[in-house]
Amino acid sequence: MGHHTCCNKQKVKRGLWSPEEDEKLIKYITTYGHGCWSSVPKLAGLQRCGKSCRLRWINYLRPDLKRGSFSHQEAALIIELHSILGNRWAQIAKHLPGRTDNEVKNFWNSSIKKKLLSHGTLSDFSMIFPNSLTTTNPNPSFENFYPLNSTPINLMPISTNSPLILQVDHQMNNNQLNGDLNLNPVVPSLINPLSFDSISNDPTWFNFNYPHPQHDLDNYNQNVLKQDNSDSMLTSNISFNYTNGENFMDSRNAAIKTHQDLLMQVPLLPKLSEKIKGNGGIVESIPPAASQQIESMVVNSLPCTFPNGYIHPHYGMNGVHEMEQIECMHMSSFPSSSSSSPSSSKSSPSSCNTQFVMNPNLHTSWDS
DNA sequence: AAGGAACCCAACCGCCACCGA
DNA sequence: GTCGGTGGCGGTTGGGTTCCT
Repeated sequence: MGHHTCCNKQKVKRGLWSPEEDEKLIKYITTYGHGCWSSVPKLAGLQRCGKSCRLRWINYLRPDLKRGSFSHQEAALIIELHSILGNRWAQIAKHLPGRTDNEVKNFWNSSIKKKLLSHGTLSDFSMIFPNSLTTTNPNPSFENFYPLNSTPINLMPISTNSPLILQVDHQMNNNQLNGDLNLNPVVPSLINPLSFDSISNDPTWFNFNYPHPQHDLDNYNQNVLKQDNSDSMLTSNISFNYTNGENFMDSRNAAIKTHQDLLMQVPLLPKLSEKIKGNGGIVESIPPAASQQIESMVVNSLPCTFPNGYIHPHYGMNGVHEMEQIECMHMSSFPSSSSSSPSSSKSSPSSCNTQFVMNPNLHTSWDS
């Protein structure tokens, strides 16, 4: 019942793994690969069933796992994806590099679901995650999201009406065709310079987000528009090397022009509603408005979170070290979630006008 | 300080889909 | 078409840890 044949043939150990067992498994898999999991325990000298070995490797021992608490971006993404995908944790986890379905599931059940249950639904995000913090709050948490209409101080100048982010990934890869929701945009971080007119005078904003005027279109076209067919999460390698000592206004004006130029050239991501396919075709019909919001949220929450727009060429979203250092976040356009019920796997998002941004002075770790 | 409650999360369970014989 | 083996997934559990009184 539920056990695979390999588990029944011999007495297998259950429960927590010892460091010695971990070591054996790591050593074996790094040397030989896992091959057929059912044969792994025997060959690796473990008294475990293959299934247990597989789970241990996937959820804990894999070298590419990102340990530690979830970032705000990840949390927002989980919420959003859950509103689309429901409890399809594996699908959700695919869009969170270094995270496992088990981890996402646990996080949802322990942190997010709890909040949902205590506040109702996500339809009013501000009620679930009220403005509990100021810019100096030392204990950033999930509650650090601000609804835009609450006009907190030092908000990120995000507006869905401004072309904050240009989306250039319009690949339709096999995953998408097989039912995956591909939310892996290749995204340059293009903050609309015009929006800086309305924000605080904090110069760190400029230093963090401003595209450098020397970042010209040639460079852009070479690095950003180049489509990479590899399976890396992020294929863009674009860097705005702003130098602090440069003249602000000159840079600003140049950046505005660059920004406007880029807007004219960069193709847009296909609508999310067009990309979600199931076994028999498109199974999730996302309303255009919700789709737009989801796209915006996803785009804003992924690679553009690197303050200077730099996307690590190797790690992409797995750039753990970079992620840990990000202190500004671009969160906006949270559509509501109607998926307060964990059993709902076919929930459909409804529209919500509340938008959220992160206080840039906060840390990124989920919990302090 | 102690004991119970609440929480977290690694691991297991049960089911399903796929594949090859 | 059927069956066995396997991988994969979501739901659930239970033990360890942290929090609260």
